[in-house]
Amino acid sequence: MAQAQRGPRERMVFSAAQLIRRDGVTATGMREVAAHAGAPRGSLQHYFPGGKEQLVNEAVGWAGRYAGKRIARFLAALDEPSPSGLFAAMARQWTDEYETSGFDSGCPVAAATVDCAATGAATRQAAAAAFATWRAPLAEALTDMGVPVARAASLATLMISTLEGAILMARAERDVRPLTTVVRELRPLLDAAVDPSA
Amino acid sequence: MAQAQRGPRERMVFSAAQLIRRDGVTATGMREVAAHAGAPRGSLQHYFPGGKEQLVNEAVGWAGRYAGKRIARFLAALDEPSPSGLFAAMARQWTDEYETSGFDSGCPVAAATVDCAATGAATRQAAAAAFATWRAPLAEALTDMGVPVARAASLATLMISTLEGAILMARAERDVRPLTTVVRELRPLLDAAVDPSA
DNA sequence: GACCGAATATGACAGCGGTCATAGTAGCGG
DNA sequence: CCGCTACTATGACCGCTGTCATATTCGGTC
Repeated sequence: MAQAQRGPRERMVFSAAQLIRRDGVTATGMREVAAHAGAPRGSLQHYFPGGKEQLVNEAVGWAGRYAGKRIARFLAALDEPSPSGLFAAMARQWTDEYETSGFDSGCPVAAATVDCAATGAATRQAAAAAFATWRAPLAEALTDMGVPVARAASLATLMISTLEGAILMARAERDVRPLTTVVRELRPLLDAAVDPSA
Repeated sequence: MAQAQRGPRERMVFSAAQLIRRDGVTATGMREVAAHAGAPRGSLQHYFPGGKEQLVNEAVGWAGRYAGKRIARFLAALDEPSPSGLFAAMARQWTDEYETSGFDSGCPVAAATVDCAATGAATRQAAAAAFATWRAPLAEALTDMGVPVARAASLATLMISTLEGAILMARAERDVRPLTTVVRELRPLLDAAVDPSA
């Protein structure tokens, strides 16, 4: 997650996502976001008149778009594309981060879902949209590899679900093995889904 | 999750788990836990001198033991045991709850991980222990079905990861389809893992 | 320079959080 | 009745949070 040095507004959204994925939505304060972004506190109510909810929702949306865009980048980096290779690349992003930077942070969309699904209707919807924004390009990539369209959507759901859960377990255990394990275990299933006649 | 009407201490732990899995750890207050349990506020510092952290950790531990025990019950309810059947039973517990009681609550262990992995060392460890308490009987059940021991542990990790992630997506989208989808997609892989010669 | 909107700076407020301190009650063995 | 322990009750404290209200500064444009 490279820092985009755009305007202060974008920086605050980015910082919010960073803090949310580390501490959760409730434990992340607005003053903290501003400080983390190096932005003036007064800008909060100027750029986000909708308050914390707006900021959180934008952070979640940003995370969804980020995850979606990564799919294309992972795909381009694969020498010979395969569903399992793509899934491995998605997981490797997390193992790399955890091995170099520690297990402090998880997925901001997961954090928003856990903290806001029951009470924050708008944020819950933002999380659902983020998952959709993530899943769509993933399903498309699978079809491009020869997975039947009907199957691709289901497989995308499976891949994201498994990855999210493995991230949770990895953080709890401070060990990347859940991530490497699910990649290994899912490999044959994923590759068996490509229709060779396609 | 039937309510155990034991002493007030147990009720508070149980209520804490309920509230945590709905609103997250940070958003759950101690006064709220006492009120939900119908327990006097003064009992909090008496039964949990370690403060909120102790209460949360016990709630997470309770959840882990609960999940572990459920494995045996699911197993007993299957007419002809199979890995996919067990996984389907695990997922059905969630689809049932979501269809009858709404999508308000998720997994308390996941909530504790999201909210405390970075800052609450003890709680993070409690979450890791809960995952272990959940995974052990699951792996044992798989070996009893004929899955090689080496494979059973990995498969247990895969099943729990996928289930946790599907719970997240289901809550965000307010739709049980992620759960039903991963059950369907994982079925062949799970059943292929049983060694017929065993 | 005057002007005006965007952006920033501060301060205050009301609410709630966990926690501590202290006092009170209930039950029971002596 | 005493004394002791387990439990309950209540109030206060301090820190923090999101939000609002109110200046103040900045950057251009006429």
